[in-house]
Amino acid sequence: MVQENHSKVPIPTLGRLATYLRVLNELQMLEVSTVSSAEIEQQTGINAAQFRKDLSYFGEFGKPGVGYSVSELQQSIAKILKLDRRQAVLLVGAGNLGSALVGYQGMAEHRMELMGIFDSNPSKIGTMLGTLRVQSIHCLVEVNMKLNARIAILAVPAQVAQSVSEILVEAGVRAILNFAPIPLRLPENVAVRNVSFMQELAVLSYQAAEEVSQLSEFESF
Amino acid sequence: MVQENHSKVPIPTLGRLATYLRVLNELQMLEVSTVSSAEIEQQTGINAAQFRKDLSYFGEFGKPGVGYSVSELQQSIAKILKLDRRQAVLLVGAGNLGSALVGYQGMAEHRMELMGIFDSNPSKIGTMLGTLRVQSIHCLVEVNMKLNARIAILAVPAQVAQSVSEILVEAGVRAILNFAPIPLRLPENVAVRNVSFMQELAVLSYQAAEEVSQLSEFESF
DNA sequence: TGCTGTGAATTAGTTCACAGCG
DNA sequence: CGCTGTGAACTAATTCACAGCA
Repeated sequence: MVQENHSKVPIPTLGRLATYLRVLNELQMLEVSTVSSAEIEQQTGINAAQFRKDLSYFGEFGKPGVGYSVSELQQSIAKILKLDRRQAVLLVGAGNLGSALVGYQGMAEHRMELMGIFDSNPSKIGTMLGTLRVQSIHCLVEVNMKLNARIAILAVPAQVAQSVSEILVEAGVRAILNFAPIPLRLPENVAVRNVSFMQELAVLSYQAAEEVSQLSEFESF
Repeated sequence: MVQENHSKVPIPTLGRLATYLRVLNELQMLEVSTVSSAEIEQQTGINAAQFRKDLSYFGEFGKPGVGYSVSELQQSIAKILKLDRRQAVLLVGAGNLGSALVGYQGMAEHRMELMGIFDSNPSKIGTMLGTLRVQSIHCLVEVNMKLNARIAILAVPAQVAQSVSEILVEAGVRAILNFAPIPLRLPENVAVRNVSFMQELAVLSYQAAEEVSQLSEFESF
């Protein structure tokens, strides 16, 4: 499981790159040809120096006094993120969350294509989700010999997340977006990103209260 | 929009607190009465020193040589996160993602209760989602005068996210979990957490490729 | 002895500020 | 000039390492 940054690129930088890419796509639709770091800050809320620093990890993409070519930068970032060509993605877990992700158009925008959906629940297997038929998890390894997806979304209950993730690794998956609230123990050459709504809501619960207490502190003057 | 840490508690600490709380709930069900930081590390993958440091921002909860009382620590953390009593939560956007969140049991486990669902789409308004009826967004301010929810989940398209978020603030919401891929511009006393699947997938896309290149580097010997 | 709590050291990430190019 | 690219300064977060209590 990749935790350390083997290379020297900060992980938050990679996330922001995806944001820049989305904005560049939009600008290209609006036929804007050039953009400055200050305009990117305006659009994204990300500090202009941060934007320039993020790009500096990968090379020089702008022209001093002018800015960046929208189309060139768009292509450069897509290439960095390996989103310059279709990426096959697997989904395991056809529950509420899995179904919602099938309809998520952000993936198509970034050329990630859901190519296989798997579940262990017999009542789900065989049903259609979008254009894909839900397959048995037992077929996963075999099916991915053809698909060759390296990225998977894991949206299964916590109890089975570890064992399913091991099947994914066996099937050749190198990167997993994990929605289960448990840490996956996997070989270190497999990248894992955990998404936890509960963590986010807990932070907000604390912060919502924090603000109130600050207000009442203020009001007490 | 709260970005800065007004107090000195790191935001990642708050997220991890939610993880500890979940594990403590489980231990309590198993009737385990005492736990050490090393055992927490075992369960969560979070470094034992990190766990102790996280707690140290809020007080002293353990006994040297013994560990922590599961039930006491559970209550203490719940109190810190304001999850020691029911928290009302609003959901705006009854699309795929919103529907999936309705079925998410992690919320109930942490005493967060979805109390109102809103949408602007006339074909959605009036339909049932779980036990709740989807209401018009125009009723939001009025409805929340009774509910008094301070936390909301924003699962609407990017184009309307800013204006809907302003309605939430007008209705008294102080904390927003934002699934729209745009930065919300809101008063600084409103906390916002952004969730972006695309960012996570982009990071993974990069890392999946990175690992491959490392492997091939290795194979080339 | 076995654990916690925590300053100190370290590592990671962000922002500044400015040299230098177009 | 107006912008980029980037070392240097700063701020944030993690991990170490150990003193001290039960």
